[in-house]
Amino acid sequence: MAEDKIRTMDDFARISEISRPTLSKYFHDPDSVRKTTRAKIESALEEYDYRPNIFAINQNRKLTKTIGIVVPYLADPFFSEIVRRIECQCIDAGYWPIVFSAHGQQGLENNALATLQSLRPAGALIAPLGRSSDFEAVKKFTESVPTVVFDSNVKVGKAFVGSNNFQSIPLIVDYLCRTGEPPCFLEMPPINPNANKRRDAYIQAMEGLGHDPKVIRAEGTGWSFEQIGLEEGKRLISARSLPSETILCSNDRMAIGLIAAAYQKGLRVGHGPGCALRIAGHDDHPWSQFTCPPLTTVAQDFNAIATKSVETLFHLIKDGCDNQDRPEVVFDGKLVLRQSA
Amino acid sequence: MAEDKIRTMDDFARISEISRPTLSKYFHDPDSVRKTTRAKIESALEEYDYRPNIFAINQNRKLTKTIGIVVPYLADPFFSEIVRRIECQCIDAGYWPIVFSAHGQQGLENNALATLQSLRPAGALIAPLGRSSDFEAVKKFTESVPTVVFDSNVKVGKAFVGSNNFQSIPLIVDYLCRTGEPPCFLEMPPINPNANKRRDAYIQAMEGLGHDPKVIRAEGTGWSFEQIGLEEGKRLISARSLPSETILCSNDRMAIGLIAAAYQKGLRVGHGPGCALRIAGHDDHPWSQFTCPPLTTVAQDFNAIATKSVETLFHLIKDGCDNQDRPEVVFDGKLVLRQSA
DNA sequence: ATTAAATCTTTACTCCCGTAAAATTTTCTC
DNA sequence: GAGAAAATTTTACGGGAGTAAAGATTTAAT
Repeated sequence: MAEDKIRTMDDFARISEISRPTLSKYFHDPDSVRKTTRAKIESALEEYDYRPNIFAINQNRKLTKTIGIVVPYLADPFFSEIVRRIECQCIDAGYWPIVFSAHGQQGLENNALATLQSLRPAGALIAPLGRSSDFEAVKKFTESVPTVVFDSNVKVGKAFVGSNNFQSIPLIVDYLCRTGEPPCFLEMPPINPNANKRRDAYIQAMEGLGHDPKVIRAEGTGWSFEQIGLEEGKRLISARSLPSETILCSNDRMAIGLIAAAYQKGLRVGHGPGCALRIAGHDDHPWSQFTCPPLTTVAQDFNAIATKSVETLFHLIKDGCDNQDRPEVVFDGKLVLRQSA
Repeated sequence: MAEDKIRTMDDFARISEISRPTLSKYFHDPDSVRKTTRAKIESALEEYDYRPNIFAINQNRKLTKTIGIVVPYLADPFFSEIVRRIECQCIDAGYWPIVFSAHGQQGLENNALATLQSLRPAGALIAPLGRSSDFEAVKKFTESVPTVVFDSNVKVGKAFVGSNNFQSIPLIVDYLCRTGEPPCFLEMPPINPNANKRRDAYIQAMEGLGHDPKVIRAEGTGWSFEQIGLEEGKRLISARSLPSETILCSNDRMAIGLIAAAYQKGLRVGHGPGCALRIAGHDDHPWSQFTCPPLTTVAQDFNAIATKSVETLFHLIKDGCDNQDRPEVVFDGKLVLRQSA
């Protein structure tokens, strides 16, 4: 194995005895060359592990194989899980996923979009920050890159994939009303459209059932939802100002904080005898099953959202963005009954 | 604002009336040009928002401004938090951080390393999978890219930054022994060197205090530590085979699972009267403060680890890798006393 | 004002690969 | 085995910026 520094495709062409244009074709799509040629290339590849230079590849390609993924906050398990799935699917399809997190900051989101744009990606999957997004910047980005928006339905891009808040929230509201006192709603700070939709869906569902909706808006900013749930929860419990013993939180992370608040205030959570509060969430975050008690919630279909987003994007990349309508696909949630409510 | 398609640096040189090589210098380091020149460039930049093409930039640079970050599992909050900090620091220093997650899989780790290598990064910060890493592949990577290894001290790369398990574990063992029954140790699957070090540190600390160390190895593979802690915990509690009422877990995620197990089995956790178990963890994961009861643990210094890793890497990039010794910097943990133990 | 140093411009070459067109070879079909 | 179709090679150019060297200009120092 005389590995004499195979750095360029020309070098590799020499030792593999295949012309460079053919190699180029092969690396673009291994199936596009004759079987015997492919075998020759691959046997040479085993001996000398050459990889084309990504920068050089993309610099001169009309359509790169890069796919950008931009999320508002990667440390949120919802996004880390979604990203994980999206990434794997992109890799399987021969694309090169590259992940950016805005870390909750507009500046970083803009930065990520600008960087991504200069990468000339084949497409992008973005979950905008929402309220704190620089709308014009995001819009501008989506005008030059085929983009699927997911999770947070900011009205840009060529399609949206998310979850159906107007199905999932009524689902759990209905359950909670059937099994005990109608819930009040602990709302997260309205950082994105989901926050508002969930509140509206709650109100609608309660009214539909003939109950009086009671919304509590938690103060606080940023992405520390557990913290917000904890602080607000402790305050509400101390002040005895919870309008209902059943509390539906607009997401699991708030609920996790609220459960902690109840614990710290000595209130027992659950639907059994001797329980003072019922707490439910929304999303079925990865660690919602480990709260004490385990959290009753509505599961967002992570897999479906990831898969559909990727599929939609591939479709977009292939067929272009001819259609003027901006399809919105939303998935239903599934009730996950545990012990907290 | 006649934005006549400024696509290339040549275009931008024309409208800004600065020569292209000077522009190139500017984009590489804004401070490297005269103040008046810089002002001219930046005012032009405001009018025509031009950005150099990343691919073209990196293709022909000796040293790119790319920095690769590879972690074993991005959905683990420890890594998402560390990555967040590292990313921000790289950006501030004018580098382009690019994050890869192995998602727990050797194949993806190799893939990430190979991709990263073909990006010719200025340097890399990697936390190897550990046991399931392809050691030779990782080693080979580190031989061609200046690399700082963090968290998991796999013996490759030019430096290591992590936490001092032989300080942090004795710290909490000592606390637990002082305040109640000496702890047994619930060990996570030995996926990386940390797992083993923590166990060894526990044994050493217990022996130093004249106690009999008792190690329980949890079965299970993969990165679902909470799940492993929960299952194993339920099993141990049901079988009444916990060797001590005090349990030190090798990380917080296991502890979170174990607390859930105790809850589900009706055992009260804490150090107060009426508590059946004391549970402690290690790391101070972001959500350890929200468990019920809040988790007593040892905090790893996320900031210090991130900062030192980045600093070390920048140092390496600047001064080359002349020194033959492989410095290992470890940070002490701090006891975080909450209610669980 | 005079020099020296620092900075900028011009010119020209390089990086590694994409891609198009024409010429050649291989494979397939009947 | 002839002819057509498919794949490959040859040749050549281009992408967008890095970078080196030499000469011109500006700035700082004396």
